[in-house]
Amino acid sequence: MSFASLSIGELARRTVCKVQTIRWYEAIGLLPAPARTTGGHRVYGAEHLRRLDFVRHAREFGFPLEAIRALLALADHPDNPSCEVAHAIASARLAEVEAKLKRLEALR
Amino acid sequence: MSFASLSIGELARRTVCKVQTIRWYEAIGLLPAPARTTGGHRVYGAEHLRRLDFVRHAREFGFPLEAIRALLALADHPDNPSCEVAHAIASARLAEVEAKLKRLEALR
DNA sequence: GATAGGATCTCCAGGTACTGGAGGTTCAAG
DNA sequence: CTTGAACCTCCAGTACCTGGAGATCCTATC
Repeated sequence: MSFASLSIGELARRTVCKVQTIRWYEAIGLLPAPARTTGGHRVYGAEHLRRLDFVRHAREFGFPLEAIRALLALADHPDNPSCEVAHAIASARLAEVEAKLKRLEALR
Repeated sequence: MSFASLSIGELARRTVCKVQTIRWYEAIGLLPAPARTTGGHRVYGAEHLRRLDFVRHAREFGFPLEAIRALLALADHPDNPSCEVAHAIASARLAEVEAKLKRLEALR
């Protein structure tokens, strides 16, 4: 990785996500609260970047936040047999998205 | 066409759009108010179906309603030289969607 | 023609996922 | 040590629906 720590602004730039949205994800428990500087500024690490990237991509897929929360919970327990379930869910959604895209392209 | 007129429920089925959403589109002026039966039920025709189909597809593309409203306004004036503008907007958006899809598929 | 039950009506509250702004504080470059 | 961008909290507002209550209408069947 090319960084030791990120400010919220840098994280926002790297994930194409607004600063307020990051704070909101934290408020609703989708992102863990990061460390803070003595002054109170948020300090993020590589794991936050990975997690937020996941959230953003899942949102682009059309997953509601509750579904993303569930997927993240599964991912947090790698010894979990329901990883297959998660994969199945994601694949199903991908199929939906692809079907939709086909319809859209057919329209043009 | 295979119908003379549609109830709101039939229109909803054909456009995969909830009944309430149709009424809401009418309330905000995205769909013209349809004729009514003497009892007050809405009666739709082929043009409504076409228009709502357009709205739904545009929504799937990710257009905000205001953009759709503008595109519909352009479509309502076929003698308008800005049809090219509309086409350009739509193409740009399509490109965005395709780029997004590529990123998403790369992730899998 | 009576009736039953499914579809529709209006109105309004609630939900999701942000987004923007006010008013104040912190940080880093010079 | 100053200055200006970036950050902080809190809260109100937006976009786009979604669901429910309570009443009315429509149509198929008896």
